[in-house]
Amino acid sequence: MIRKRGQVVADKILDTAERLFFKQGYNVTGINQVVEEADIAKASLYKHFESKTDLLLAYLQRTHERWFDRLGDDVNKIADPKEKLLTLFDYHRERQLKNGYNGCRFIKANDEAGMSDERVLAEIQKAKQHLKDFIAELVVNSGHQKLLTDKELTGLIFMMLEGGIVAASIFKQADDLQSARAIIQKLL
Amino acid sequence: MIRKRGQVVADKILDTAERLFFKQGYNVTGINQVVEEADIAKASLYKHFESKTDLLLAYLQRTHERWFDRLGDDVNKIADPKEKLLTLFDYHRERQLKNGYNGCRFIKANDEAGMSDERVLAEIQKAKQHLKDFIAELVVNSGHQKLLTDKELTGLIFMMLEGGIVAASIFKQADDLQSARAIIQKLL
DNA sequence: TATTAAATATACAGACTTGTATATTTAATA
DNA sequence: TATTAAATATACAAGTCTGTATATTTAATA
Repeated sequence: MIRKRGQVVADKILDTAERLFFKQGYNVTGINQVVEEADIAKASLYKHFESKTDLLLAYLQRTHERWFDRLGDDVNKIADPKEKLLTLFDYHRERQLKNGYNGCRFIKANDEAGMSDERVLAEIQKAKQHLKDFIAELVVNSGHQKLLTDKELTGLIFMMLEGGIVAASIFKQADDLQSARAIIQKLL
Repeated sequence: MIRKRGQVVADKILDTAERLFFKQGYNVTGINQVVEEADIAKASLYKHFESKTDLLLAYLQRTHERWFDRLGDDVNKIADPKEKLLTLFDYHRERQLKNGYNGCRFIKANDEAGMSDERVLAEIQKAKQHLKDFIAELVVNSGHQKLLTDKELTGLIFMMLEGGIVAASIFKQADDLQSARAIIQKLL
């Protein structure tokens, strides 16, 4: 496969934007810093992305795809339908460990730009709804004991994942996510 | 009680900062906008608060106090120990309705400034730990059925509150918080 | 090899950022 | 009423922000 020049540059820009937006935050990361650290020309950035907001959107879209690809890989490795649900917590926990308890890219983007740009909000909603739907399907197929309804269990797991990540990014440890796993295990 | 001039000005500054930091975000709110909308002089702001970060800290501290005062009032009105726990969800839900699903002030501040200023992070951790401790005490006194341990139930409620607020601020509705209440009711 | 598209370097516009400095006016207190 | 502290208006420094413009160099393709 031939790799186009444009691809390489766009990827360098997105890689750098992702790193900086996630670690420092979107609003405190200037275009000039992205340009400098990506080692590309500013005109190239604005040829690939119309504005800083468009760069944020592209970053969110790519994150959405990659995040679910990795999650799907993890879940597919597991046969037991209840274990599939529990691995959601492992996945979240491992990712928090890996990225230094930086929290969730979508929640962060929502808190920084979600209230001022509806395209950004829509992208974040799409990703979170995707997660909810993904959980819902696993719940339906889990054969859980029906102490809670399918809908309740789905909402419970979703909220514990979101709350667990938030707790991780505030307290800088993933104990809550581990505890969440044990709780869900009892309720399955 | 005599009201000092300094008090009035500081309050006007804090009121405006709170409104703007919460609605727009901390990083996109300039000192000049706070000065203009609070209708005070810039020198007055810097006489009361050493820096913009100190203003953020003062805002977080005041929010911490007021938020728990109101919560305490709500909980004290209720006699039944299990209902005390359930009212946590009502409180969170009502506040989300009231402020237009803007999410949590502490989570927002954490995502905007928590990773670059350790004083800000410490203030946020203090508030969230306070909430966790508050829940823990209610759980101990709740006489719940011990399907989960006290510690597990505390963590569960904490995570559902955090996750429920995050969901509210992303999806612009508080259905999850209402569902969370029903779930906890089943587990009590 | 000639043409075309992509990426580059550099400079700049115009607005905004936090924080400081200075001089003046207001209001509370002794 | 005289003194003192608080708040004000205004200007400014030095830097940053997003986005554009221009001219040049690189590399892929026909």
